[in-house]
Amino acid sequence: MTCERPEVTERITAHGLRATPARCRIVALLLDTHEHYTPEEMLEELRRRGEPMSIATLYQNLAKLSEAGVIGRFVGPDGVSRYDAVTDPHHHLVCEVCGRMVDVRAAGPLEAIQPEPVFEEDAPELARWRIKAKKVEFTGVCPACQARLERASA
Amino acid sequence: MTCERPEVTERITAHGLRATPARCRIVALLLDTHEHYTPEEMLEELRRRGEPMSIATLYQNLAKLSEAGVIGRFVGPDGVSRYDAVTDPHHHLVCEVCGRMVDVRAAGPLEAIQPEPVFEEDAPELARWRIKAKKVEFTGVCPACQARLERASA
DNA sequence: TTACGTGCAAACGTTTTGCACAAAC
DNA sequence: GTTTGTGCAAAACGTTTGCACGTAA
Repeated sequence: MTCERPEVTERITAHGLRATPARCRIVALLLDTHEHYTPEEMLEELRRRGEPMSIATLYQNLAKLSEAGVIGRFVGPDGVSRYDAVTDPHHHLVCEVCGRMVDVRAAGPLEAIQPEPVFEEDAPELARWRIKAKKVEFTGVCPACQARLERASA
Repeated sequence: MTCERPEVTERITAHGLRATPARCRIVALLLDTHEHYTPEEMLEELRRRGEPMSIATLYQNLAKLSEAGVIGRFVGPDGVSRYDAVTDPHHHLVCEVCGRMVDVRAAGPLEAIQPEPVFEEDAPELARWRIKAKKVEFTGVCPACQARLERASA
């Protein structure tokens, strides 16, 4: 079985997984929307697309796809899992008002991990770790919520 | 009701909350250990200290204390909530082998948020946000696990 | 024919809630 | 006496698993 779209098929098989119908729909959805979906949201979006899927199948395939590196998995500040198709190194902007999450692509390659200025006493401990990845999460207020708040207080 | 220890009482009341027995025990535990406990771990530690607590009380007070800013709440990469008493700006080192989490204090004040190098096209979007906090999570292998892995492969 | 993917339902662990009682303001 | 905190039990929630069936290698 292959997806209707070659780039989706290739993306899955390139990581050693079979391009099954469920996986194709999941990856296509993430590629099309560039969203950070929770499993529940994906279920609803897939239903809306006329591609309904069992919740068990969704979870099973999200696990496989993220373990294989086809899609990215992370846990939002609210504690629920989210998935995206962005494999480029990027940071997250999280709106503390509406919860929206937006990507900001990092300028450098993932391997060139930017050092953080740390306390002198903690530097030796940091040096003893083998650091593989750095994830930055900015929290603040998104443009839309800033406007809404200003309007409300006016 | 006040805690036995004045600094614990003060820390709670300073944020507008009553210093009840349950809250005193929670805050004292976090101050004493500097750990990043999950609710389950805290429950066990409190039991060990001879200060058992109902799980409902624990969750209710963790929510109140973290909302009030007395303690910090965050969600680990595994998706479970963790709490600490460290209010200084700091980053997290997460061991991908054993899951241990260690603090590395930031060198600068929380307000002086270090900029991250981002893609030129994304810079305008970032500029429109009102950024309030930056959280960095380093993922890698802790010293202990490095040693264990080397021993295993030798 | 053997392994893998899918879907239903049940199980699981974590977190929240309804309620009764006790304590503090 | 009204508000607030505590604890038990039950519920809700997100996630995982067991099993039967269908599909692909």
